[in-house]
Amino acid sequence: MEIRIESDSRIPIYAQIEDQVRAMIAAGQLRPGNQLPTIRQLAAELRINYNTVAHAYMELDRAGVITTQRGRGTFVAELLDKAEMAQLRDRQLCGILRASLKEANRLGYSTDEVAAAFHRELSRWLRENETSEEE
Amino acid sequence: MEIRIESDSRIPIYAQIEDQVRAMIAAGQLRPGNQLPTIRQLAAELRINYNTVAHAYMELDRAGVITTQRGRGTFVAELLDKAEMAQLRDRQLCGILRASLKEANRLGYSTDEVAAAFHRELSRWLRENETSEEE
Amino acid sequence: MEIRIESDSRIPIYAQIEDQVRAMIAAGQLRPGNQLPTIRQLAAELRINYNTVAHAYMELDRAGVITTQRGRGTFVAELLDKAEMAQLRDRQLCGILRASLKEANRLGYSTDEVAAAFHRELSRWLRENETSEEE
Amino acid sequence: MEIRIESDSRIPIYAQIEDQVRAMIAAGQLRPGNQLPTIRQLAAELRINYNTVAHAYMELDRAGVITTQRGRGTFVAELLDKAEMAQLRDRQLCGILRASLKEANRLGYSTDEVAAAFHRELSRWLRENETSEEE
DNA sequence: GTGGTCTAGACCACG
DNA sequence: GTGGTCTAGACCACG
Repeated sequence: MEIRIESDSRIPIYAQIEDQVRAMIAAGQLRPGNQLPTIRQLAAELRINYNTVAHAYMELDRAGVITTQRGRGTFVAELLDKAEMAQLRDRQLCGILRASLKEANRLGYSTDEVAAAFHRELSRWLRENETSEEE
Repeated sequence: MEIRIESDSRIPIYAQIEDQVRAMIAAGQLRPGNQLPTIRQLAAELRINYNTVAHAYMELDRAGVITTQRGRGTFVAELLDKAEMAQLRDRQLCGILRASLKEANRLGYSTDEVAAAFHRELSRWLRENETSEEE
Repeated sequence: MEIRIESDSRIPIYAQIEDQVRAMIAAGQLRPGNQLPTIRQLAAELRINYNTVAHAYMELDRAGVITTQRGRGTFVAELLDKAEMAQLRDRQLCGILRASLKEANRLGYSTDEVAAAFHRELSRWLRENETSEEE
Repeated sequence: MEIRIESDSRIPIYAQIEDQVRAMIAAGQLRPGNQLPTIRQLAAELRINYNTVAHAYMELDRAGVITTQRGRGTFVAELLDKAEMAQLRDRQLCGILRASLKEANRLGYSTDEVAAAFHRELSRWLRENETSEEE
């Protein structure tokens, strides 16, 4: 499982782990029933503390995204079917975008300004990522 | 001056104030030379701590956006010409959008997904705001 | 032997097994001298770890409820007469009820509240179980 | 705030705190807007670790029972009106009782047995608590 | 070996 | 002073 932590981010490490696990499940990279790395494994891999990973897993468990089986490990919850996962993924992405639109709104930008900036930034981003995805 | 604080946001209150003051200046709602409310006034109005407002003003002062004149009050800096303000405004908006694109990237969304979601959410947002801006 | 495990319960699996074996003996579903499934059988049937079943059997053995005969298997203890079994059964049930009363106490509910809730919930439960027991 | 911890209980300390805070709110001992003791205060009072209390508060916050105000402290959520609180209280008590009935069910006790035991244990408990409440 | 809980203590942002 | 996060490390029940 490839998780990347940005240690200078405002978002706490445990929340970064949560987000990425959700995204990987939603993307089908982690499928229902798949075992997640053990807390100790992931902590070692990311060079972070055991408790930080445990915190992330506990919250994912509570949210029903993963299930914990005593003494055996942690697994992606079985409940989610494909449609549900696609929905999950979609909601996460929408959430991010809406948050930025809401923020722009709060700061009093006009619809025209936002629309223009959106298109410009998206184009720039697509250009940047074409390159990096080909690597 | 109408500032709205979201107390459940992850963004610190002082940063919310800074963002909004910058936006109001950039939008021309606050013009060079205009006086800002005193720290005490704004703190009372927003029902937040004196130090929180002081923190926001101090950073805006450091950034040269406002100037503090001892015993007289706080004013929008005279330095900024129109071009500078437009630039300021633009940078802020870009920052918001780029942050959301970076986030989407981090969570492993494909460029196609992001582009599609961007257009969809922007359209939705434009529709919502047509109505509300006519009020 | 029909044992049902609730994997999301706070009660450890081995304790769930113990409880249910005791209950079955007390209820006369398992009689003195009856053979219990082997540890391996039960573990396979319940899809749980061998050691978990072994733990439950070991404790039941220590308590004198079952006897283990090397190479032959595990059997319900002969010692228990009817009165003893009735007592066993009663104690178990009392334990459950007292635990819930103690919990209510801990959380500061008044005797009136508890008494009222007890009667209401018991009535509800009796109604539910009339139906299901006729099946 | 009077919270009692049973350190030999199966229930984790943080969960005991959560339960009791909920109960106190539901009982009206803690009212909407009331400030809870700070994490440090409660930890000192109960002679437990800062983090254990923080864990309990974090979960109560997430559940919307309390709200955390940065740098100021933690308060009972305002949302809850009297009816809601009574409901909360009722649900908690029901939950306890139903869990014990479900447990009895699982262990194969007949409705008659359970009904008899319920009345007997409730009477015993009422007798015990008459005395102790007069103290 | 696996997750769960707790302690002790640190540093931080925020107010 | 207040809560939030993280580390380091321990012990435990469970499997």
